[in-house]
Amino acid sequence: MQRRTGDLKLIQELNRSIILNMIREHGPISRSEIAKKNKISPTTVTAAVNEFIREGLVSEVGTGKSSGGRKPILIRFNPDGGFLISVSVTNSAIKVAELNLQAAIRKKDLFPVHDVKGDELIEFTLRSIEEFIGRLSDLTKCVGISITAPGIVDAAKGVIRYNSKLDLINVPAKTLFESRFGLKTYLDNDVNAMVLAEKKYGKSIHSTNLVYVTIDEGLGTGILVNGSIFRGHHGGAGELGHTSISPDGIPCECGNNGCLENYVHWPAIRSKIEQQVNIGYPSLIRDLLEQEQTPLTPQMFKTAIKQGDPLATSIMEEVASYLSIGIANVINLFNPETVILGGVIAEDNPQLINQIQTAVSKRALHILTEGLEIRTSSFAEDADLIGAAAVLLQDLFQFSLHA
Amino acid sequence: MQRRTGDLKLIQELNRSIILNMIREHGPISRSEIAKKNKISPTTVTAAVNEFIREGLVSEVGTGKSSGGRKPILIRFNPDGGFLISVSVTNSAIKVAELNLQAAIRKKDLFPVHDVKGDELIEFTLRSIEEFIGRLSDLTKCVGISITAPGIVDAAKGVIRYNSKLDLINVPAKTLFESRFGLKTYLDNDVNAMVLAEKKYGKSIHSTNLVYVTIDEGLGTGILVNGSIFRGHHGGAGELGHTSISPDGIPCECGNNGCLENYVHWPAIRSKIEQQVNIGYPSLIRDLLEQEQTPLTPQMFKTAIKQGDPLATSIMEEVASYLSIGIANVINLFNPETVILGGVIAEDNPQLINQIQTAVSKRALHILTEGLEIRTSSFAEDADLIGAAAVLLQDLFQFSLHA
DNA sequence: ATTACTTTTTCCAATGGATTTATTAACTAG
DNA sequence: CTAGTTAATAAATCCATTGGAAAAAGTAAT
Repeated sequence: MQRRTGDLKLIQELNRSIILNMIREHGPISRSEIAKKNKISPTTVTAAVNEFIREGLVSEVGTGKSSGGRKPILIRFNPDGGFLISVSVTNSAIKVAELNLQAAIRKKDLFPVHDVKGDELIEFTLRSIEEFIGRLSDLTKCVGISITAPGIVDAAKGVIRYNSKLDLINVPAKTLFESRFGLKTYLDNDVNAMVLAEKKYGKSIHSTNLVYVTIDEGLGTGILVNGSIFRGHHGGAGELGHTSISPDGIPCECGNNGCLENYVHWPAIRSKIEQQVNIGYPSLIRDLLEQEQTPLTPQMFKTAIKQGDPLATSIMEEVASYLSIGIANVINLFNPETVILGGVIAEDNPQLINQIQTAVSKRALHILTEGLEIRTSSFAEDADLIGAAAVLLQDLFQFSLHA
Repeated sequence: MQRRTGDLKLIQELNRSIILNMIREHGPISRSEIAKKNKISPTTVTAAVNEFIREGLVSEVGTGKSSGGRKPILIRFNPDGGFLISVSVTNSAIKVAELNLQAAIRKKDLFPVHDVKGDELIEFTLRSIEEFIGRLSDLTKCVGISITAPGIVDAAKGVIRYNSKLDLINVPAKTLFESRFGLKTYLDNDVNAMVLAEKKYGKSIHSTNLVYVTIDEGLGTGILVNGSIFRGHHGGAGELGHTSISPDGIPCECGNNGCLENYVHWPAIRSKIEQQVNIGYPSLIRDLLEQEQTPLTPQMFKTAIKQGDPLATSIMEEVASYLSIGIANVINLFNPETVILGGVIAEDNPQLINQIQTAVSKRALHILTEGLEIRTSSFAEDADLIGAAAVLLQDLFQFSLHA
């Protein structure tokens, strides 16, 4: 990341980025209004807008209300003036999709994976994308590929540093994909991408400090600081799952005691349920297990909560109580505007969210909980793909002094 | 904070800031080397440097080594080409000092306060500065005043939001000082200022993610993210003292249980010592108290530790153990390059630092502790004044797209 | 309908930064 | 002492923004 120096090209890029973002975020809007709102001369706006029209990025869409003179010509952003390809690597499938420049999904494909790991998985991903791209008519308007993956990711270098489940260690994904497809490629951690999507295209457009927590097989965290993904020194920031909430709590394989993750992730919940069911505790879940003869799923747990099952409810309350300690700690440290809860355990689980909201407001500093929102994610199953798009589009549209 | 638009003035400011910072951080350096290293044309560098010489910001200082042609003329930053006034509001005194443009203290005065609070304290501070300024010969080269205060501070608006001990609530300090002295005034929280000073003028020049923890009457925290002070949404970020380390721990007046602060601040340490001394536990501290007939001081505690006193050592170990949980949590969340420990309890207390280092390396994720440094602060008692200077100088020298 | 006034958009010359291309200055090596 | 090299400056050129004028397209009142 080299710092740019000032020249005419730089001021043009800066101004065009301001103008385009104005149209994207506040369009339809007239040339003269853009000029007034940003204190840029009308001449400059005209030149920039006409260039955008030539490139197909924006279009004129009729006229606005006159305030006593010539009617303004309204300009709007053209989200289908280009597209990008989002790729999400998960434990169960490779998801590939085409999205427009507003992160709306146009086409989507799922390539299930079964026990494919390491280099094989990467090769499978490349072939999946190849197949997907093969069905597209025209690649000239493709602005790039964006990949998200779980685990520790070096976004700047485009390398997947570490993912034990998928057996990925130091995979130079960015280089690999760029040489294969000749398209600019981005890579980021899945939760990082999702939290950025919440700011850019979700319910938190006006927030700049967000914390995103997912509860699944593990506890994932993404943090937005001043509107940008916060990575820390090694890209390892946001390990909320391994913050300790109890000095002599459950020993974790990381070496610490009382790591939050071990109290709230699905394996912990499952084993608690199974333990109680095994010793004969009467519960709706026991009935479900006997009926269906399938292994216990998070879905069953959530169904039981909704139906007021005492066992499920009490376990949920315990999870909420632990989680609230960790979330209150994050709030006291980061002072975010919003905390977003995602992942199978939290999604479609209003009782859990409720419990957390009340517990957190007791534990976190009251100055910091004023106006604080704790809610579920804006996007359901497509959060990862929209997140990937957000990462690419942020780079595409946001002016930066770094080259 | 309005975003700037691109014009000729902007590119000049950007380039001059790059050139001046090059001289500040890598000087003495020749014009041609600046041009090469930053890919700015020699003509531009010459024009900028000559302007700086005219302003007295830099000087030519002889010639460098020739590599086969004309010898380069070396340019160095002129730290005494201007000065600023730092003010630190503490519980015991108003500290006022004159510092040069490299944050070196030139003159310093202490104005002790006894039971002066609220508006009276502000008035006392203003008069103290007036007295200090009265003794200065020439104010034309003064670039501004920078104030640090403990408590919750809105740096952008220049308002002291809340400080219960000094009875300061919503004091518009910036406006107050600017109208009184006609000098551009800055305001920030004391620990925020100190952590910035560590990066700008201390041992962490090359770090961009720092955490600074002070242990005194309370637990203060300052966080540097990507080289800038991290404030969060309300400016309330970094409340490490109120993160919980134990679900059912000591109840805190903030409403939470197990707040770290209550385990490690001086009042907690003092009451533990007194408790043991009162029940007759033999200790060096008991002897000191009987000899001097004065109340217990942190200094006595540290002396006892150094002399291997078992009571002091065991209490210190307990404090280190609790503190390590909190610090490990911060490391897992922020992934900093360095953690700095300050305040009376940590300064000049190598045993404590040692204990914390080993405990943290066990508790924090090992990927994140690789290369991590835990150390004491670079500046002793003047950390607050140098910090204030760092805040002002950062604004003076660092180019920003925000006006 | 006509006229006076507004607002939006565009054209054009002027501005003022940076860069490019000489030119001068100052030194090294043979 | 001369050829070659590097550093610093000067003059000419480049180019994105700007401000003012002009054109385009309206409104409102006579």
